[in-house]
Amino acid sequence: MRMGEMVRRTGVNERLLRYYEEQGLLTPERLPSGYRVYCDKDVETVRRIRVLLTAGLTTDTIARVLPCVREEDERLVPVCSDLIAQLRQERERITRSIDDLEASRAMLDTVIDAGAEQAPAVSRR
DNA sequence: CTTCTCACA
DNA sequence: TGTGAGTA
Repeated sequence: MRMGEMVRRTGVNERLLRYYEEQGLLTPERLPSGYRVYCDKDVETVRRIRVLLTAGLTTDTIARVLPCVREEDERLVPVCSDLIAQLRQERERITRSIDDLEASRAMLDTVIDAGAEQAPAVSRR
């Protein structure tokens, strides 16, 4: 299939599909014309990519994870031995992001609270 | 009519 | 991230 059908079947727009390719997440064949040719497997791959992206993984790690994962009744199961350790690291990275965001929120809260004392009429959140 | 790349604001 | 130009 070419780009148009791929867009229809994945619900992911053209721009993004090319971006995934740029990031090494997809490697469709090329026609002599330069047109991309995707296989049925790629449709499934895009679904996985979206799941992993939603899980907060970077495209960089997704590129490493994809070839090391197997689909087993609606679930991604790690195949490679080192993958689990890698995912733990990624989990730590995400945890640090959460910590940073919580710190930011706490910082804003102090500012908001200070302002609330000045002008009690202003509601929070 | 579809897809490609590249560039711009 | 979207849009448009100019091709093949």
